[in-house]
Amino acid sequence: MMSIVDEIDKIKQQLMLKGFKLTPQREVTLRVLLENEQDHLSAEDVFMLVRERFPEIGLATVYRTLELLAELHVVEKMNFGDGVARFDLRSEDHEHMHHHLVCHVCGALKEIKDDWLLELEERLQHEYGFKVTDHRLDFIGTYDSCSRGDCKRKDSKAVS
Amino acid sequence: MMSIVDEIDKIKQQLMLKGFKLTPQREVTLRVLLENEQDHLSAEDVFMLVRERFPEIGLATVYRTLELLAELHVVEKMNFGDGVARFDLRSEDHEHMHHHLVCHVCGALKEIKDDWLLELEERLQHEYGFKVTDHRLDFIGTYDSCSRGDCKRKDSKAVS
DNA sequence: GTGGATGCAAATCTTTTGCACTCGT
DNA sequence: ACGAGTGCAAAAGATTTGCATCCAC
Repeated sequence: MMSIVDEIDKIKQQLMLKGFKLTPQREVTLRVLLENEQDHLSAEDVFMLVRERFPEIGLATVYRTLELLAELHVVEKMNFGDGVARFDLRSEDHEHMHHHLVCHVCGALKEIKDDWLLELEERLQHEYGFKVTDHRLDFIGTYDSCSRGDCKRKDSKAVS
Repeated sequence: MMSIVDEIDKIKQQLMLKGFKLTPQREVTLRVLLENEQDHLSAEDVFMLVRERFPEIGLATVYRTLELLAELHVVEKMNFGDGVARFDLRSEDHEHMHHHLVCHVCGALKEIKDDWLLELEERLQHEYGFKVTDHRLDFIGTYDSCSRGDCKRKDSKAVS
């Protein structure tokens, strides 16, 4: 597994290859994303975390950075139905495996790391003439522990 | 397959069971949804179609109706990344089978009707103690015909 | 007449944009 | 000095909310 510095360096290459710079703002944003890989942060979340280390940063810059990173496929922009876009880092070992378990009750959002869909993607190619480059798979349901009631239900807006 | 009248009647029961009324506005909204089952309409889309038959209706009513129907699981609120929520009717025979093919090139959004995930859901139950009640599966990629260039690329905002 | 439902307008919230300014080369 | 990148404030959208009114029972 790569160190954060290495990750940043790799992404820096990707940026420069396309003529973009790794500015301090972008670097801090990347660090925040790397250090919260599991968390599906919203732009606002990222903004607040970045501001702790770089107080002058503007929200617009964060949005622009996230947009840029999404275009480069460094992060993936996702939507879980709560009205805000969330950003998922796509490090090498996550590539092409974005499965989520969303719990009704506690709102927990867990990431699953297997790649279960290769066979289905074959079928799509043959039966539908559709070449899959990416996929998204979310399961909505309930953890057994939650249905038994022993869990802290999550706050306000459900990530439906 | 049920007629539209029957479908509406069934939904009316569901509404009344929970103490809601099937008002004319709600009925027209339902009709529009039923007649455009394949289309993943946005609230704005629904509004415009409803207004053709019920010009006095307000946009807020449409939003409120769609929200209500989503809570009753009559429709499903989805987000394909273009900044607007889209609504998918969940009639009996679609139940639990929400698979989409999203084409990069032409933006086409196709629905697939097989249910491919039962086995995986079993596994989730056993390996993760997670009882699936619903799922969402989108494949992003390209139709062969589109990659050959013979297709009309879709307009502006990509449904990423 | 009571309560749910509606229409309208205003408010809210997320995201985007215009513009003047900064900074590295 | 050029151009990419930035911060700020304003704008743009989508969605929600407050409120007076309407309508069915």
